Amino acid sequence: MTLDVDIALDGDGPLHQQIRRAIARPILAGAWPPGRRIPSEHELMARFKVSRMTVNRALASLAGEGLVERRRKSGTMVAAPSAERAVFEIWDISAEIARGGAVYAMTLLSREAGPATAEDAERLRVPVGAPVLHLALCHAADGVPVQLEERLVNLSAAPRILDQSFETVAPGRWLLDHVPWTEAEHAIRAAAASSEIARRLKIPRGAACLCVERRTWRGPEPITFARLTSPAGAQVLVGRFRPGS
Amino acid sequence: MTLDVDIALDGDGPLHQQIRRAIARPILAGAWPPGRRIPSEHELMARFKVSRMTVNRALASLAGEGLVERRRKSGTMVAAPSAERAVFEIWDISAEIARGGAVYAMTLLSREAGPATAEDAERLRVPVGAPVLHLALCHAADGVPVQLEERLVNLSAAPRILDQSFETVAPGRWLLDHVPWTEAEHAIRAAAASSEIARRLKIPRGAACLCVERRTWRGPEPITFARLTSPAGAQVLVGRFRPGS
DNA sequence: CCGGCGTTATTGTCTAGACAAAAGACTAGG
DNA sequence: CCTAGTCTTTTGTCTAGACAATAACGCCGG
Repeated sequence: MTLDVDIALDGDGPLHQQIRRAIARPILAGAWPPGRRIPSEHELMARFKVSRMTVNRALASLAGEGLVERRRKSGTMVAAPSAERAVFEIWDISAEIARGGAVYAMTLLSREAGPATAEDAERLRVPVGAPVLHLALCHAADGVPVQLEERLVNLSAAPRILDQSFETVAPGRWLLDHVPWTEAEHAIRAAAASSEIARRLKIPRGAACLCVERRTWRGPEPITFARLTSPAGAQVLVGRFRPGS
Repeated sequence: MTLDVDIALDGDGPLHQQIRRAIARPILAGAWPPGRRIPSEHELMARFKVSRMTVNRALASLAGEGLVERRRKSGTMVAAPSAERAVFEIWDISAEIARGGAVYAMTLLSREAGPATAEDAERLRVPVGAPVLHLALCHAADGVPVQLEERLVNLSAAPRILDQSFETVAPGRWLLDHVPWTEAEHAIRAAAASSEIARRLKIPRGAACLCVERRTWRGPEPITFARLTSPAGAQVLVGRFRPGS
């Protein structure tokens, strides 16, 4: 019977989407851990003063995308992030490594704030000269480098990221927790390791790498651009698709 | 007012899913081309003897996945396949190449039917000894090899594929048109070119390649396994994701 | 011929209620 | 203590209807 104080409708758009967002936001931000119970349809009905169909539509849509799991009588629970979701969503390498049983470590290679160059502007989709933060990190499993992360952060969208040291928490994780995003784009390609990438990942120059570039936005405002490069074999993206469900 | 004779409910599962399948099947099989109009909600209501909410739920779900586009007053139309859908769906390389303006060509490298070896069985998820067809093809754009396709087909699921010569129509396309699938799985990885792949794609041995493996099923029955290998740069998989919609 | 305006088809959303199905919780009997 | 049956909660599905928003269509006057 303890309702959650931190969910509220924002009055923007159809009711079922407002309810959807109200519940999706704390899940995607990590505030609600996997397994946490979500109020029942009746509770949400009373809470938001809407009919049950409307609540059901929002929850069914979240369940369809794998954000929550629903069971009769038990209720609705935050789902564990799956490999399937990972293709389009989080791609939190530290969680991935920890799940595999290896010891995760992260090294901050560089960190520099300043106005966006033309190249930065192109990649982050901001005007030239906008304040940006450059980051480079290396993620390792059991001491072996498994992913190089090059990141640009739009400081207008996330000014408080400057207070972070990134010695324990990765910038991707911090952003996920502190800047809710509304849209993301992924581009997946194979690439040969440049000399710099080869050096940092301790692989031969020209070796095959999987390269994922991700951009996220909050509404019209770009938040971050990340290029995640992994040696061939270290990373496999798996997805499942059903036309009839 | 001309209703479509080829859509019917199959009596399996909830009504809204039956309706969904009845409409998704001809779209995914290519029988309904992009732009084709789908009967209005009122027509489908009368056709299937269900309430409008049930029809709406099915169509809204199809629209949410980008299979159809809906506009007030104009009605519901089969959507054009987008790059977004391509990540999880079709990956029809010939259409992709043609859209880029290049000349598409295909070479059949090998073709062999026989009982499944242990390795075939593992890859296609069928019992050892089940009848399978091995295929190898090379797809080229403007004469340059851009994708190597190695494919296993479960002949129990698609016996009539033996009548095909694959001189003009690719096996992936043929299967899509003739064997409706209900489930698909993708695995995306980077890999270094083996000597055989290097020879066939005319790239150096060890060069970076993007490797997509796809399996499809019809219900519990595996249909096909395909390994699609492209040189780095020839293929980029793009996806977009919105948590709030 | 053409611009403006009302008509109408179509989808978008929401409500209130009903019944079904699954499964945890509880209780009585052994 | 265990088991079988019953109660209750929660989700799953469906109906019938209502009103709103949008945009194509057609008509009519200039």
